[in-house]
Parts: sequence; C-alpha cells; structure tokens
Amino acid sequence: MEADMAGAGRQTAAAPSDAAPALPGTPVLVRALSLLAQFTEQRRALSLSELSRQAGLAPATALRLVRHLTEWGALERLEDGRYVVGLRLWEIASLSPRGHGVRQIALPYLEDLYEVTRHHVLLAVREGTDAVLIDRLSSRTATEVAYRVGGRMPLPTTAVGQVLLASAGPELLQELLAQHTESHAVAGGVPDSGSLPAARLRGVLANVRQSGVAVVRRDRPSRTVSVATPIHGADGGVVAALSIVVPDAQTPAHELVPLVRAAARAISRSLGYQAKASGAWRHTQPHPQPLEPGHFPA
Amino acid sequence: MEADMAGAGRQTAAAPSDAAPALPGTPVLVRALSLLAQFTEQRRALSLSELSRQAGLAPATALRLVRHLTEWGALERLEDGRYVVGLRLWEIASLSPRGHGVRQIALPYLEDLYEVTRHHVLLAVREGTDAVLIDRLSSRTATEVAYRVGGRMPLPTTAVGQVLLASAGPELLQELLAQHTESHAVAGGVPDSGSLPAARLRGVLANVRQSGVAVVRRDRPSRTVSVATPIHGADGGVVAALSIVVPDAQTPAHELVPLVRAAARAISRSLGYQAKASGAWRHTQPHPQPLEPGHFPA
DNA sequence: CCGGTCTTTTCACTGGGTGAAAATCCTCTT
DNA sequence: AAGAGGATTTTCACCCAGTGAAAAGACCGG
Repeated sequence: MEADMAGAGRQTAAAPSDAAPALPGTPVLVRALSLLAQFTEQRRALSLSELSRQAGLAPATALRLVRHLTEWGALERLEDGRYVVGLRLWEIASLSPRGHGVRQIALPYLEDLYEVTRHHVLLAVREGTDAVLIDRLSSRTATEVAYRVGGRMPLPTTAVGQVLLASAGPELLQELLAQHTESHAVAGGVPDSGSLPAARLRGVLANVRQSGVAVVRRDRPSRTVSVATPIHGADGGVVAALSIVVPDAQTPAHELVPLVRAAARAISRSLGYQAKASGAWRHTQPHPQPLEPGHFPA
Repeated sequence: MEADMAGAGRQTAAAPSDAAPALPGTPVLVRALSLLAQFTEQRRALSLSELSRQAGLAPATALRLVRHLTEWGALERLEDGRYVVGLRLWEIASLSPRGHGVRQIALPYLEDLYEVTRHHVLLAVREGTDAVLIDRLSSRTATEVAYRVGGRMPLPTTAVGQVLLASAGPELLQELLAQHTESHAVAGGVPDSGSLPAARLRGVLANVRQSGVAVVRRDRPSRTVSVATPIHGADGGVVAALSIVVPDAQTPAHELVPLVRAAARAISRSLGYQAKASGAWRHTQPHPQPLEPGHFPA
C-alpha cells in the first residue's frame, strides 16, 4: 500500500488531503492541526501510520502529537489502536457561535416550520467557498437527503448556498468561478454536477438578491424543490440560510415562500436584527467574514 | 468590565479554568489546547489578554498560538478583537463517533419517542466523571430544561447519569465519591445540590443495574420525572443513555419505561448490538473507556 | 518460521518556541 | 487635549522542546 520505493520520491499526485508535505519549518501547532484535518466523513477512524503518511509527518512526530491530542481528549483511541475525533473536542466545538450557536437559537423555529410542513428543514452557514450544514430536521417519511449535519454543500447549486453566495461580496463569486474553471482544466475528473454557466449563475444570484429567496429544483436523487431565505445577524449581515426541501409537485413553491420567510425573520429577530423598512440588504464582507460581537457576555 | 483592582487579586480565588500556571517545559500543543479549554458556556468570546491570563501564558506566546489557531479555523475573530470557537473545529468535531456519531444513528428514534410523547428526550454519553448531553428534543411547550446540548450533567443526580454510572466499573464511583467529599472539605462553596449519601447512592445504582432503568424525581426547576435506560454498542458495553423527562403527575413513570426501553433497544440494534438473552450487562471499562471499532471504514 | 508492516522507543542535533521589554494602539479619565 | 492604564503587537537573543533517522518490538498473514 503506497510503498515508498527506494530512491523514487513520493509521487505528489497522491494528494494527501491536506496537501502539506510538512516541510521543515512548519510550526508544531499547525502540524498537529493538520492531523485533525485528516479526519473526514468517510475516514472517521485512522491509524497512526495513516495519519503520519497523509499529513506528511515522520511517524515518531505524529505519534508524539497524537499522544498529546489523545491525552487532552481531542482524539480518542479505539480498541484496535486507531484514532477517532474525541468527545472533548466536540464539547468545545459546541461553543462555536456559528455552529451550535445559531442552531441553539434557531432550533425552536426550525421545529415549528417542520411541525407545520413535515418536510426537510435545513440550516446552513458559509465557510469559505462552501456551505456547511448546521442542522437538519427531517421525518423518515420525507424524501432522502444528500447532506449530513456537519458536512459541506456547494454554494452555487443549492438553495441555501445561493442565498449565502448572493449575500457575500462579488469577490467570492470570482474565487468560486476561478476554482471551478480550474478544476475543469484538470483531466475531466468530476462528471460536472449540473453547474451553471457563469453568466447564468450571475443572473440567478441577482434574482435571489432582489427577491430575497432562492428556489432550486433538483431531479437527481429525487424530484425536489428547495426554498431558501437568508437569516440576518445583529449587524444586518447575512449569518445563515434557512431552507425547506419538499418533493416536487407537492406544495407549489410559492406557497412555501411566506412560511420560510416568516421563520427566517423570527430567527433574525432573535439574533438581534432590526429589520429595516424593506431596503436592500447589506453586503457581508468577503472571506474572513468578521463576526459581529452580538450577545457574548464578557 | 471586570476591572482588576490594583493589588487586590481577583476574588474568584483566581481559579483559572485550567489550573495550569504553564510551567516552562509544557509542550506547545498542550498550551494551545489549554487555550481552547478556556472557552465555556458563559465565556464564549474571549480577548487575547483573557486567554493569556487564564491559560497562564505570556501574552506574546498566547498571541502566536491564537494566530495559528485562527488561521486554521479553530478560532475565529470577532470585529471587536475577541476570539470565539471556529466553525472549522465544529466541522471536524462533528465527526466524533461519540458526539454526532451516536446522535446521527439515534436521532430518528429520538424523534419517534418525542413524536409520541411530546416531552423532552435526552441522549447523553459519559466523559470522565460527568455526563455530556449529546442531543435533546423538546417542544417549547414542555417543561423547561436545565441542560444545554454539549454541556455537562452530574452523574449521580440525573437519570442518564445514573445509568451511565451504573454501567461503569466501581472505580468510577470511588473517584466520584472522592472528589465529592473533597469539595466538601473546601469552604462550603456550593450549596450541595441534593447529593445522596454514598451508601444510598450505591443502593440506587444496584437497583438501576438490576432493573435496567433509572428513575429520578426532581422538584427544583419544576416537578419532573426522568426515566433513563442504557444504549449498548456493538461490543455490549454501554455507550450512551437515553431518557425522557416529563412533568410529574402527568404520565405515571411505569408507563414510560417500556417506551424508553423500546427506543433504546432499537438504537442499540442499529449500533450493532446483539441483545443477549436477558443476561446481566457487561461492565464497561474504567476511565479511558476504549471504544469498539464498530462500523468505521478504513 | 520468516518477511512485511505498524507502533514505539532512543538519542544527538537544532531551529522553532519563548518571554521580557518596548513600541503601538485604544479607550476611558482628568 | 493631555495622559494614564490596558490591550495588542513587534522585536530579539537565548535555549529547550521538537525533530526524525534508526533500531527495537509488536503483530500480522503466509
């Protein structure tokens, strides 16, 4: 498995999920974090050698770091010696304002919405060029869903994504288009998941921006319609997006809009947002997306 | 804002939540993690100086570390300069088997239980000498709840806690009693939250162990009854506890038992547990509580 | 019984980490 | 407006924590 042939350098094409060959001069902390970054949805348990190989660290180094992480509780060790993300990390992460933070405030409203419609209700925030699913309510009788809580969703092709993208500065769109054409340049790896031409996307976003709602129809896993609206924080910026996903040809989309909108408004209010008299939204900042201080006790 | 009067030490007995005066010789990683550990439920946003002071690190050091953490996404910076736990950390933490892991599997069953009863449904796991609340479903019309998702609950005085405690080895109880009398020795700080005498607790646990159910009555926030049962993992060990909390004098407790039990069984089965013909449970290991490998794809 | 892999320990070298001190930057106070 | 008191940030020379090659164990499966 992935033997290092004597002499032959490791083929760089074997993209380690962090891309960092761990050049000397990398701070310890960064190395340690890169270890954490190796865990993914489909690789929830990793052995020491996997970790050290993927993160590009010497086994001895990886071991030392992993030990500290384990001791502290950021990682836990399975009986078979592999490591998984630890509960302690989960606890602290649950203090993330943009994670469980908004969730905590939004949950009751999500529940109301769910209660009434009995369909999937999603809450997502933006992180870089993706949307991250913060929470999801769905009865088992509803249509299947493609995304997992904690997982990432593309911005341009999902309803929540479009809302978040529309509310961000134009630089983000640039970045997104750039990385997209870039991935096109590469030997046609991905079968291209129904991405829109740039011009079309711009149009869609303008429309979302103007109407305050994104509607996305999908056929792939099953025929569904998603309706998403923005959630505003205390400073007026868009903090998250709320959406509902219903089987197509069930309730017509336009009937859902007021429902979703009302819920989003209620949540925004809870977050301290003072709705301005139907003016245009304010743009949120580019990438590092500063957060508003809001309700954080000293 | 919390001024340090010159001369007068901070009144709280200066207890830095991590107790580590950061002696020289402490590994960087540990120091960095101790920074993360400073964030708590009521201190979700911390300034650099607070962090450096509480973690006992030189400001320059704290700054360097916090920068790395922020760059990576473990922390995020607010507009006012304070730091909060970052979404990236939340994402990775969502891969924790004992956090979102069990939650993911258990959620549908929790929902069923909730659907039928319309009362609080709790899911908790044990971490050290506490229980950690993994998830909670509750309509707004139900009685108020004392605990937050991601927060800690005491083992001896809560129903889920008793289930988890009963399933752990006797060493844990020892440890618990030790730290309890210890805190008693200290100038009567806490008003002692209805703790049971050791002997009594032992009896309760024996009973829980034997019956497979913990029932706890409470008056304090409001009159409630909690009924909890264990959830077993693939190796037979108790992985989590499920409970329902109802207002007292509503449904009699004994009617709830079968419901909760059924749900817990269903979840256990989903986790790969093969119920043995009504034998005694197996003890789970002491503190480091090794996890069973279970369904983790390589 | 033997090669192959993964995990852990050792150990001498060195550069990333350290923290005191000073320079800025803010925010109240006088 | 000056300035006192913090908080944040930058510098810098010292040095110990971190490093990684190598070897020793542990653990396979053949």
